[in-house]
Amino acid sequence: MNPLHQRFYEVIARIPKGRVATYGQIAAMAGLPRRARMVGQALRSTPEGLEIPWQRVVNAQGTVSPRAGLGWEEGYQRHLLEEEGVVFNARGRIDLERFGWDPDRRPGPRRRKS
DNA sequence: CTAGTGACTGTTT
DNA sequence: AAAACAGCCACTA
Repeated sequence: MNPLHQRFYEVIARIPKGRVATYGQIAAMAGLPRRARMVGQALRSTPEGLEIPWQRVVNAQGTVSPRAGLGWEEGYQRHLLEEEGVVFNARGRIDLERFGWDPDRRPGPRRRKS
């Protein structure tokens, strides 16, 4: 397979459960700035046997990127994320301030208020 | 090789 | 807020 894709998969594999990362962010972390679209291509051609948290990859707006023709996948991805504790707001958006993966910020469960 | 396309993003209307 | 534009670059026809 394409070695570039491999890099992306490795980065994606490090996304903590209950967090999400954007395409651009992943590209940058893989050492390939401005290749957000490549990440999309990589995911699209993810080998079936490979198990990676593809559902934790969302676009910069915090929404599930629409792909060609499908509706069921969008709901599926959202379902997976919600099971991990990711919350979608009324507009179908994820608050990246809270759920966005920032390697510098402490991982782990977000303590509720106080 | 040229053109079109896209699981994208940031800026400008 | 939403749409259009302009960069972006691997892949396909």
